Parts: sequence; C-alpha cells; structure tokens
Amino acid sequence: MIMLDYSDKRPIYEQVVDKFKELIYKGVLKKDEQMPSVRSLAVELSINPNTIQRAYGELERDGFIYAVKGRGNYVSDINGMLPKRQEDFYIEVDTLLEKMPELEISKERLISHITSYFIELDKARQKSGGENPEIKGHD
Amino acid sequence: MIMLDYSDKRPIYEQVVDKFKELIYKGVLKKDEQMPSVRSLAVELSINPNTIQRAYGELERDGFIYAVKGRGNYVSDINGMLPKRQEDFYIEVDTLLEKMPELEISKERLISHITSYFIELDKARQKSGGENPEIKGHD
Amino acid sequence: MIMLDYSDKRPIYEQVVDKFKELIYKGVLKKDEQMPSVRSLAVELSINPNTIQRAYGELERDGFIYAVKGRGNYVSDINGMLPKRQEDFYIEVDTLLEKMPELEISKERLISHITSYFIELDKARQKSGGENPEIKGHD
Amino acid sequence: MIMLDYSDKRPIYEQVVDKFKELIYKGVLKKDEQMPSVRSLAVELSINPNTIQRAYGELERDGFIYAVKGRGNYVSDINGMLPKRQEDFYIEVDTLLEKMPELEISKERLISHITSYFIELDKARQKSGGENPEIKGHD
DNA sequence: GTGGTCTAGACCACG
DNA sequence: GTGGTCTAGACCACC
Repeated sequence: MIMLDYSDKRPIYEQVVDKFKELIYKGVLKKDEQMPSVRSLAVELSINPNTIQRAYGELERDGFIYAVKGRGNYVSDINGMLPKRQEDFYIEVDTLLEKMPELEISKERLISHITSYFIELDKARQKSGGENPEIKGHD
Repeated sequence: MIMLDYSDKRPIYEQVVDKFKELIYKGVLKKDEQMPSVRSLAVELSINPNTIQRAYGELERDGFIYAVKGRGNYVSDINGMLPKRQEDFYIEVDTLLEKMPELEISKERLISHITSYFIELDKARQKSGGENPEIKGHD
Repeated sequence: MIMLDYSDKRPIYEQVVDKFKELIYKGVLKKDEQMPSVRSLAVELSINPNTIQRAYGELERDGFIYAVKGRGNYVSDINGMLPKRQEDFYIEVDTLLEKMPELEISKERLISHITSYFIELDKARQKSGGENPEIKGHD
Repeated sequence: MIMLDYSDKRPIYEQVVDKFKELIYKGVLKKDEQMPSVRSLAVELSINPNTIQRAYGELERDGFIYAVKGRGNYVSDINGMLPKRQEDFYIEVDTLLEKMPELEISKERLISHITSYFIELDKARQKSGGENPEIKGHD
C-alpha cells in the first residue's frame, strides 16, 4: 500500500504522513475505513513501530484520522477541506507568478504553456479511452 | 545587506546561500564585484564563520561566485543561466497543474486567476509611477 | 438509550459510565429501575461485554447502581448526593476564578457575561414554550 | 525550574508542555530567551531526552517556542494570544453554567459566590501589602 | 555543543 | 489484539 524512498532526504515519518494524506485525498482510503495497525504497518515497511506511531499521531493532529484505543485508527471525514486546499493552491500559484518578471517570462507565454499542457493531457486521455472526464466550470 | 530569519526552519547557511543567489540574480551584486569577507559577514550576522564559509562554498560550487586565494570571493558571470532557470520554472508550473483535477479546479478558472493577478499588478504599478516596465513577448 | 462517540479521546467504558451518571442524575433512570443487561447493551452498542462490565463496575463502586447476583443491575438511591455535587461545582468555579487576573478579565466583566448568558437562556425558553421552569432561590 | 509529579496520571511530556506554557504565559520566560537544552533538562529531570524532545516539539507546534538547529530552543512572542485565551475562558465558563439547573444552583447564588471570592481575595491582598493591583475595566 | 530522527525493547490501558 | 508512553542508545545535520 505504501512504499518508502530511502534516497529521499525527508524523514520517514513525514513520507508516511504524506503518502496517507494523498491516499485519503484521492479517496483510496474512505471515511471510517480502518488504517493498518501501527505494528502491522511497521512490519510491512520494516521500520520501527514508533515511527509509524509518530506518523499516525501527525495524521490525527491534522484531522485525517482518528484513533480509538484498543481498536485502531480510522480515517476521518475530510469533507469541507477542499476550499482550504484550493486556497493553498492559489497561494502557490501566486508565489510562482511573482518570479516571472525576474525570469523574463511574460503572462502570454505562461498561458500558452498551460494551454498546451492541457491539450497534451486531452490527447493522452483520448488514447487511453477517456475514463477521466474533464473537470469543468467548478467553483 | 542580509537578514537572517531564525524562525525559518531551514539551516542558516542555506538562507545565506539563497539570499546571495537572489542578490546576484537581481543584479544587486554584479559580475566581478567582491563579496563581503567571510569574517566580516560572520561578525555582521553574529554567526559562526564556519557557517559563512559553508555558504560561500555552496555558492562557488553552484557557479555563482569564485574564490581567489588570499584576496577574497568575487561574483561570477551568470549570463546564460536564464534558460535553465526558465526551464525549472515550467517544471514547477507542471507539478502545480497536475494537482488541479484532484482539487476540482478547471483550466479556465486558473487562467482567470492569472489574468486578474496581472491586472492587479498593473494597477499597483500605475499608482506607484510605473517604474518597472512590463515584460512582453520574450523567448 | 446511549450513543458512543468514537472521535472522543476518552475510553469507551468511561463514556458509558458518564452517560449513565447523567441519565441517573437527570432522573431518566429512577431508583430501583433495572439497568440494561451487560450482554444486551454490549450488542446494542456493538462493543465488547467486558467494556460494559467494567463500566457497571465503576458505577457500582461510585454508588450509582447495585448488582443483584443472577438478577441484574439496579439504580441506587442518589438522594443526598446533591450537596457533594454542588460543592464540586464551586471548586471548579474557583479554579476558573483563579485564572482571571492572568487573563486580564475583571470580576465585573465576568458577571456581565453570566448575566447575559441567562438572559439569552430565558429568551430561548420563552420561544420554545417555557417547559423548563426557572430555578430560583434554592440552597 | 520544573518539577514532575509522578502521581499525576498524565504523560510526562504533557506535564512538561503545560509547565512551560504556564511559565511563558506568566512572563517568567520572556521572548527570545533560551530554553534549557533538551539534554540538560533531561538530565535535570532525570528522564529521557526523547521525552523532552517531544515536549519541545509540541511547544513549537503550538507556537510557544522556536527551534534553531545547532543553537537551541527560544521562546516565541506570544503577544496577541490573549484574546484567544479569553475566548477559551468564556467557553469554559459556559460549560459550567450549563450544569447549574441540574444542580439546582441559581444565578444569584453563583454571583454571590463569585463576589465573596473576590472580597476574600482583597482581604488577603491588603494583609500581604497590596502589591498586585486589582484589574479593572479591561476589554 | 545544539536539535532531530530512528531503533529496539519495554510497559501500560483499553477492548 | 489495539494505541500510547517511555527508556536507552545511536546517528545525523548544523553551528
């Protein structure tokens, strides 16, 4: 379910946290589904249970999972976190936009890049059968 | 010339490196200009000279400065690094674009955000007297 | 009759204990009334009978219920526990009062808060038909 | 500087966290003052450095201290946290107020308790010389 | 010297 | 069985 990258400089527990956040965001792990137990996951990844414990602790602190003593960890309901994430996305976009003058990249050049990115994406999707419908007109 | 942020999680030498890269990129420090001496800068920032030494080492390794034994450190010629930096920029853009479907943000929504960003920027520039000329049609 | 909150950090047996204490205090469960059997309640809440057993044990230890071998558990007479609970209440009040200087909250400000709390409560009661008569001049 | 209470059921790291929060709140530890080092405090309290590490981690996460690698931990500026704490105080007050009808305690009885609490406090202060002036008319 | 991460192994409370 | 805390001891990056 999860693979560690030991060439990654980030701490292991952080990798675990991020991997699970992604799995939860993408819906692979659904609300109230049980997480792998601390010990079993530790064995599976052959790392120390404490490290998993710490990762689960962070996930709980961030509201992604909840722990029930003597039972296990379960994934929380993350509905309503989408707006916050969209906001963060636009903040990331802005920091990129700020760099443009210094890099002598024009607005038109950027938009052209974005457009061609999505054209390529569409092509690739048509080839593979078009299972992921395009997102349109949201928010 | 440089200010450290101790609440920043990154190591100090890295902050120093980045600050100087920025100064060189922006042309504040020009080709063949002398860098502050290791010891004077260490005193000014009240940090360990070893830390400055390490920062200068990284800057030299990355081709931003060159050291002359017994004389000091000098700014390199960074012409020709622009294309590489632009390339990095577009890679960063792509990683952001990849996140969009999952966040239910449409291409149109993004472009509208970018457009309004530049409109605001223009407004602010007209007010302050228009000193930074607009970048147009490059690359 | 009872609902568990798995997002609550407290152990389940403690939740059960508190819920029953409340039911008994509020008079929903009256003197000598029979408690649900350990096994039936365990099934109803889909938790381990041991957990219920432990909860009932605590309730008995605290004098809220009494067990009759082979028959079941029954609600005790809790008359005379009111003064003790009032005393506990005032102790809690005092710990709060002690924090006030540090928080730069004045006595007058607190009393004004309390007053407006009860005014709001009265308003809400008048709207909903006034079923809970106001408590006055006790003790 | 800090004393542990082993008869306390709460985890050690939590006790450490709370003790430091209190010291910072009360101004005993001031902005930018250095915290005892992880290892030295561990020795002083004769507990494991990991436990201190965890406590310091929580304190940093909560914005009470900041860590500089290779240097140490320093206390943050907690100005502006007062309103949040006052708000929490009133929430605690409200939970107490909610219990009153059930306990058959009237509003008047509570206010009389509070008033006499402050009268006693004043008496005690006059005896000891009156160094802590009364807080008045804030917020 | 400092903080930060990780392991190995133990103990406890809960179910 | 589960999560949660703690210890002892190690290693790393940073200053």
